[in-house]
Amino acid sequence: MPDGKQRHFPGPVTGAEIAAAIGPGLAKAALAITVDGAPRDLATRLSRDATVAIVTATSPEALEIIRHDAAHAMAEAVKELYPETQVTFGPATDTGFYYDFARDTPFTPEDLARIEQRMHEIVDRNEPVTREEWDRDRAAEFFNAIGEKYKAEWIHEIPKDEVISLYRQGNFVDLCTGPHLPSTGKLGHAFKLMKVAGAYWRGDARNAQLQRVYGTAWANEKELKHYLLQLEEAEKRDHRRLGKELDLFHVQEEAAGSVFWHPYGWTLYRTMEAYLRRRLAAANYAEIRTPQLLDRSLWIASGHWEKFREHMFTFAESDEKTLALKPMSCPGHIQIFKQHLHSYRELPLRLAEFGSCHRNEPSGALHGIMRVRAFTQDDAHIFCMPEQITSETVAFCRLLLSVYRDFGFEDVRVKFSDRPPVRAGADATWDRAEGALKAAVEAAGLPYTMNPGEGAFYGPKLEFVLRDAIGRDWQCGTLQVDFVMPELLDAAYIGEDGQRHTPVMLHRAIFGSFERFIAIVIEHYAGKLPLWLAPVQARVLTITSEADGYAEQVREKLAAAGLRVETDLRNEKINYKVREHSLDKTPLLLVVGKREADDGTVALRVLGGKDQEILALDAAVARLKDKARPPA
RNA sequence: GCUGCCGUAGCUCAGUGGUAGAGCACCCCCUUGGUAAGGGGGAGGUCGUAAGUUCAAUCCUUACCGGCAGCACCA
Repeated sequence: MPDGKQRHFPGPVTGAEIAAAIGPGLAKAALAITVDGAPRDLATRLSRDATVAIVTATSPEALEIIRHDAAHAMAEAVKELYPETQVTFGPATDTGFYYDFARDTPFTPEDLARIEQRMHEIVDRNEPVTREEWDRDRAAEFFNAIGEKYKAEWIHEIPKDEVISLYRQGNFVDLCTGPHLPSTGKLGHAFKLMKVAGAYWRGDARNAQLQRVYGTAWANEKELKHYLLQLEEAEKRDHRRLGKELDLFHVQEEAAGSVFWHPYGWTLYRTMEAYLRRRLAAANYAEIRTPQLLDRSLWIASGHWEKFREHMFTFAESDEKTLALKPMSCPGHIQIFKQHLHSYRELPLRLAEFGSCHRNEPSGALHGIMRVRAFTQDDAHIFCMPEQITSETVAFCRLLLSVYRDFGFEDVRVKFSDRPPVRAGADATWDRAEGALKAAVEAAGLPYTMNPGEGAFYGPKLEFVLRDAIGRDWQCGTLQVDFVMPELLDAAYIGEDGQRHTPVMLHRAIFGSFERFIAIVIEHYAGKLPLWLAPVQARVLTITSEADGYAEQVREKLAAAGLRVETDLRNEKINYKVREHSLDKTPLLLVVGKREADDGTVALRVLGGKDQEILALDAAVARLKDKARPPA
């Protein structure tokens, strides 16, 4: 048992019997057991010694079982209400569950309400949930006979050495490995159906599209309520909403997938760009700029035409030339590299570009400014010798982590993506690239997880995933080792031996794209940007028009000190102005009335604070100038 | 791209088979008020686009465009 004690039974016992032997309270609370760490049904009969723990609603293993049972209850409800529906898969998720149904008629929101109602009835019926193990062919026959063709199909996919188990509750029988609760009553009522959406059978767009009904499920009502509240909070910090509220940017249908940056949003953008430009310069990158439109021949040579033409915007010209808007900057950077014959002494050569790129993303992929068709990569390519991969990777990892820290992201994970099924280059080249990158990330001292088959077509990559204030993960940075493209496009340097060699190219980005990273920063801070990033850092608010002239002096002094500052001289009450500029998340409010004008002071109120502080104007300017300074 | 839902004033939304309404924002007037909404008045909309049904369409039907959610995609 978890407490280290041993319990002995004369013969085989079930989990339920073990729980009962410990105490009647536990017997009642028991939902399942774990046997040597693996979750099992409460009815599982043990005939050997094992490490056993009783799973109750508070156990970490309980939620997944509850959610999976909720999926079954939903399937049972659907089969009762809409018997013509076929069931397919219904797993637990991080916050609940879903079940994919095959049915010609779409489920309406009213249907969802009915299904949810029926689920509650099923819980109240407290139907026993029982496990049965069936012969494979008999099970397939059974599901075919009851018209569950997807289930019957799936049975043949299950490895031969696995048992075919069915779970029965009421009149509903599902193919399932389990485990499950002992009865539907144990599920409780802390669940809610959320939405219906499309999903492909077995995740493949070529297959039939099913209807996926999503629900959320929790151990108790309190947790459910907490989760629903969290959803509301997440909605409040949605960058699309804040972009509108803070007047940062907009998108409109004539330019789907492109951003209209408003003055405040563009100020934020330029502030971040200026910051990154300083960091790159300090790390010995040279900034360049390459053309937007390039002839098809270059994209054919680079391999993009063959593999990614679908995603490129192309233009046919009258003289039979075809131009393409660049979807990435790498081939352009190689052109600059090729303008000189380079010595190995010049390497590593780091070329950076805030590269404006266009990719024709599928319409369903567009999302605010996070996933767009026109975006700007903080792209750079490091041309180096193979033996420099390690030191360059280590330096890049250090730079990236430091940049992320400056934006308030401390929790960063690294994923290693190796060769994809469709790729350029020989396997030996891939062996070399993957080996070098692995050695480098290990030298950087960063733990990483594998992401098999997810590399770029020209090489393996590291992906840097940061976690935001509400626990969501975002992949932003990347570093990719490329032995292929420099060769395809004939980049070369002269080595110590006087011979021509092909350099290795490291593709790397920290933000990924400005648009996406800005969206992440906005959501991370819920719009309450740190002082150095705020588009308007300070506002001078007048109490009466008598202070207008003085307010203008205050503004000028702050502006001269480098702050972004505006005045609000409107004929409104100070309450109104404080409220308005608290809602628009101005970090600093400087209130001035007759008293301040006479004394040469300001009343400083910091966003989120309740009080104000009276300061001499010069002292305030000195202090705020210091506080508003960007990092590094 | 696929499935479902949605598209009404600058914004958030209500509404009806007989050509529209609220709050906020905007403009004007009164108010000069000391830290999260002072009062009054006014202006503002070919109801996403195009066809169709109908005596009559913002409302019903279809297509298209765009948005949202999910799936697929993300070099």
